[in-house]
Amino acid sequence: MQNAQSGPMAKHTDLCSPVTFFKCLSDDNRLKVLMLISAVQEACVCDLQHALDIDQPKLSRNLSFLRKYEIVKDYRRGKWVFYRLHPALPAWACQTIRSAYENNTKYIEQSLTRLNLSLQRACCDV
Amino acid sequence: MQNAQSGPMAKHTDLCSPVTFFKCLSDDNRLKVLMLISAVQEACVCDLQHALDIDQPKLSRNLSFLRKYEIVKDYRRGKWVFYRLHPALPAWACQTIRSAYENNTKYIEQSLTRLNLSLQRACCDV
DNA sequence: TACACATATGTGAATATTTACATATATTAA
DNA sequence: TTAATATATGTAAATATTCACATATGTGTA
Repeated sequence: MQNAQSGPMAKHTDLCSPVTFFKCLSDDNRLKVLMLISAVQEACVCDLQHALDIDQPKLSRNLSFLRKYEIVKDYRRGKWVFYRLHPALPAWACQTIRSAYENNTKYIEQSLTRLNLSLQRACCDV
Repeated sequence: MQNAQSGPMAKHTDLCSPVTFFKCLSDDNRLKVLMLISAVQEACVCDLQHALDIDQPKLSRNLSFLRKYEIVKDYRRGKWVFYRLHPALPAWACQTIRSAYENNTKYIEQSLTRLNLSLQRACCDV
C-alpha cells in the first residue's frame, strides 16, 4: 500500500497541513495577497483589488481559498471587509510569508506601490 | 490590462520565482523529499523511494520537477544518483524548507524513519 | 422600502497537473 | 557483448484547479 498522495486539495479536516499551506502560497495572486497583508497588517478587498489589478470575483475566490485554510481571517467593518493574517497561523508559517516578502521585493514591488496609493486615498475608512 | 496571472507552471526562464518555489513545495511527495534531504543532507533515489513508499517513475518525475527549478541537484556516483538541496538555492528558501521540516515532525516522521532504516542497510554505498 | 455599493458564490468550460504504464538510458559486472 | 540494476522519460487518460460570467448576499443610505 502506498502513502497518501498529493491528490486533490486537502479537505477541511487537515486545515493547514504543510502541503496545504504551501499550496496556498503557490498561486501568484494568493502569494501577493499574503505578502501585502504581511507588509501592511490589514487591507480591505477593494484595496487589494487595486493593488493586484484583477477582477473582483477572482480576488474573492482567492481570499475564500485562504480563509478556508485559515491562513487569513476576515473582519467586516460596515460595507467593507478587511483581511489580516489569521491570528491562529503558526509562527513558522507566518515567518515563511514574512521572509518570502522580504526576500522578493522585486516580485511584490508594483503591487505594493499600488496598494499604498490606494491606502492614501482612504476610500475604505469607516 | 491585468497582471501576469498564475497560469501554467512558470517556464525555465523564471527559475524559482517565489510562486514557482512554493509550487515545488505544494505536493506531498515533493515536500517530503525536500524535508528528508534537509534532514540528512543527501539521499539516493532508491532510499527516497523506500522512504516515501511510492513507485519509481513517480518519484523520478517529482525529482525531475525539483531539478528543473533548481531546488535540488543530482550527483551521480556509479549506478546511483544522489540528491542534495541545490547549492545555489537562496538562503531564505533553504531556511523555509528547514523550518517546514522542523515544525512538522509528525508529518515527516514515518518517512524519515524508513529513510534511516534504508540508510542503515547501506545498499547504495560506493 | 428601494437603491447603490462592496463582496461572495454557482456553474460549466478552459486549462494545468498528476498518474500509470511502457519503454528508454546509464552504469557495472559477468 | 550480454545481462542486471538504477534511474529517467514519452504519452494518453484521469484528475484537479482556475477562469469567466452571471448572479446572489450583506450593508448603508435616500
